[in-house]
Amino acid sequence: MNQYKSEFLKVLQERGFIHQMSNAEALDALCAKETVTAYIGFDCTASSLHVGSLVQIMMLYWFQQCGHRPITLMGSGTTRVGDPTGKDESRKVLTDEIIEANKNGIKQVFEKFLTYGDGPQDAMMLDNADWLLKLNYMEFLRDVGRYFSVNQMIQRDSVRLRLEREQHLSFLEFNYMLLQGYDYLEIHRQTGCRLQMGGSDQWSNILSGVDLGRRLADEELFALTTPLLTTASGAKMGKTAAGAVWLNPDMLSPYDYWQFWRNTEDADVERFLKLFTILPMEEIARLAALEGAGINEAKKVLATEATAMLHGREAAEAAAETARKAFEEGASAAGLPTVMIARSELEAGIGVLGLYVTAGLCASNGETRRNIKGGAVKVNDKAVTDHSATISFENVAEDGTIKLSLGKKKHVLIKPV
RNA sequence: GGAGGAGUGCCCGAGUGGCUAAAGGGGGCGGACUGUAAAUCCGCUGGCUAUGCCUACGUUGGUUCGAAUCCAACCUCCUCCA
Repeated sequence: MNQYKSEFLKVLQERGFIHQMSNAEALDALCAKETVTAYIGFDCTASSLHVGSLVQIMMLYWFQQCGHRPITLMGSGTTRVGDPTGKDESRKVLTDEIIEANKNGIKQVFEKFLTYGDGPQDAMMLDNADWLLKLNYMEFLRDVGRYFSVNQMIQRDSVRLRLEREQHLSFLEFNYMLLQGYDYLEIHRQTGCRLQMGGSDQWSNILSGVDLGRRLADEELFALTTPLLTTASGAKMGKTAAGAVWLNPDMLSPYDYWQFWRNTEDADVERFLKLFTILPMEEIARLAALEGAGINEAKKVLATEATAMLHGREAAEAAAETARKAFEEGASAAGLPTVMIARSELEAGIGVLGLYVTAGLCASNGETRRNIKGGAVKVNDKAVTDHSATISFENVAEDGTIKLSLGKKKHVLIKPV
């Protein structure tokens, strides 16, 4: 194991953030010596980031904690072009308005992890639209394109694999590394940034910027990537029943976010504690040593700590308490996701089928029907067997809500208003 | 520009005139077992005002009693040649 001198790389190393690095010794020396500026780029393809980006965000968090200056780059310029990676699906073109809205949605998350401001260690936010949209093709080719060797570009994994498999690679995609490389150069010029980080799939794109820095700015820039995150059983991180695990609370409630972490596979607990919580390493070692059912203890800590990072301590504790009541006492706990419903509708009586759809537990009446057949539907903890059953005021429990369950884990409260 | 090939449900992939809401697998959901885990086993996996109706095999038309399957045009993608 390498022994790093800088606090930042030490932390990254022991927590498992590092996949690849360019010139580790020099980067280590730089981080140990002075306040370094680093950036990570994020695309604006959705109105919220999801857990897939969390490793990157945590890395920026540690970067700042270690006394450096992080930059979050919003890729609204590159998003406008549209990332052509998907091979047979022509991505829908996002309008400027949507991109702008997405950008604003994504921004909120960074503020939970980073401190922005004008101080030397305060985080900055940039947007590559500010320079990319102004690019002139001829100038760009002449000033930047000349330094890119096609011979080298086709050696890069991202390109080579596509060529070897005889898969289509459009010129637009081929240019992507030029744009991202140019971003790095531009950011370096504007801020003195010396390090770009990202997921392992970004490695070659980052290196393009490193090359450009050496050629055009006569400066050594650095690259650092994180491992691609999958669960121990090989699935991609970030998908649940309801879809992606979003970071914005209006897209995924803190309770559901807590549940996501609570359901971590045994084999992933230690790795996730290191990556997604800021607990001291000794504490993580203690939790990781738990065995059998004791691992549940570690999972609860993971869930609460990870949720606290994103949604705040209070929301995390509340989610933990709600879960405790719902799962360990079997009680209908206030704090479960709640759906409001008009009093008048309830007075008239609502069919179970539709109610489950309204509550967001099922996608269609047919799906509810199937779930009833499978014995998964419970209202106020009583199994429903008749799909023509209607729910009305009689079903409102003492606490003023109706508890709908789907399976053992998913519960929603219906509240008349 | 020329020749050839391909487009099927969330994904992969079978299907070449009725038995096809479409094999099989993956994924997902539910159940059993457990520890709100993994692995394993079982069931489900288009919609609806539901013994019926509607939508669906790239798009639009056509042939036929009947089309994912045949024909035409178009769109998109791939391969090879120039």
